Amino acid sequence: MENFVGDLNLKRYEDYVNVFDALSHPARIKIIGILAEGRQYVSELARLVNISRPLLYMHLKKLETARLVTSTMELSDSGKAMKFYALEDFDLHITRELLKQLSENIIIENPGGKE
Amino acid sequence: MENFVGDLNLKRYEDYVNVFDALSHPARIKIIGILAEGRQYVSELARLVNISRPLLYMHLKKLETARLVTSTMELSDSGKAMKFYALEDFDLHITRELLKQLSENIIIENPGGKE
DNA sequence: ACCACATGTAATAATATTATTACACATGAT
DNA sequence: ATCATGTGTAATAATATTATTACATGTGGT
Repeated sequence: MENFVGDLNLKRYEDYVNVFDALSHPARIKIIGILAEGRQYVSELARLVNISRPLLYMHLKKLETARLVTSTMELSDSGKAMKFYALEDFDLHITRELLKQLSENIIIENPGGKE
Repeated sequence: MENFVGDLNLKRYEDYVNVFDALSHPARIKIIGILAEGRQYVSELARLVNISRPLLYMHLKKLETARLVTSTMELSDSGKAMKFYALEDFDLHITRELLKQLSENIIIENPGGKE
C-alpha cells in the first residue's frame, strides 16, 4: 500500500497522528497560513503570529515533527544568522477506509486498569 | 465558500481543530477503525479497544464533539439499555489552501508575554 | 438473593501540552 | 559602549489531557 500525499509520505499511523496533532492548535494553523504565503524567519514569524519566540519554537517543533515545515539557516546580507521556515506541500485525503487501515496496526496495551 | 466534506459539514476553523484533535490519539483511531466495520455498543467497544469504559467515554466525547461519531440508546431484546455508537461518513481533503483560508480567521490574542 | 452484564459519572492521579520568564550569545550601526 | 535585531534554550508555571479507581443504578436469569 503506497500512499503518497503531496510531498509528505505518510506510512505508519504514528505519522498520521503526528500530522493531526500538529494541526490541532489554532496557532499552528495560523503559522501554516502565514508560511503558505512564503517562507519566513523565526523572529518575524513570531511577530506575525503574535506569540513569543520560545512558544513559537515549541509549535514549530511539532510542525517539523509532522514534516509539515522545514527549516534552513542562512546569513542575511547584513551578516546576521537567520533561520527560515518553509511550508511543505501536502494533500491529505482522510477517509473512513484510510483510518480503518491505520487502525489495524494499532494495539492498545495497558489502559483500562481494573475492569 | 461552501465546503462539504462527506456528511461532515465543517465551516469554522474550530470545527477543523476539533476534528484534528479527535484524530490525534491512537485509541481514537482504533475506535474509528472498529466502528468502520459497523456500529457497536459501549461495553463491547471498550473490550474491543482494550480500555476501560470511563476512558472510552472520554475518547468518545472528543469524537462526538468533532461529529465523527453519533450515539443512540436502545433496548436490547433482553431488555437491557444499550448505547450504540456509529461512525459518520466523511471525506476530508486537507491542503495548504484550505489551511490558509482557515488561518485568516485566526487571531492569536495574548500569548507571547514579555517580548 | 445473587450473579452477569449493561448503563453512567465523580474524584483523583499521572502525564503532557502550552505558556511565561529569564537568560546567553552574535552582528551591524550609532 | 550601547542599542536594535537576530539566534537559541533552560527552568518553571499554568492548564489540559489522559488514565485510574471507586462508586451508583438497572435488567434478566439462576
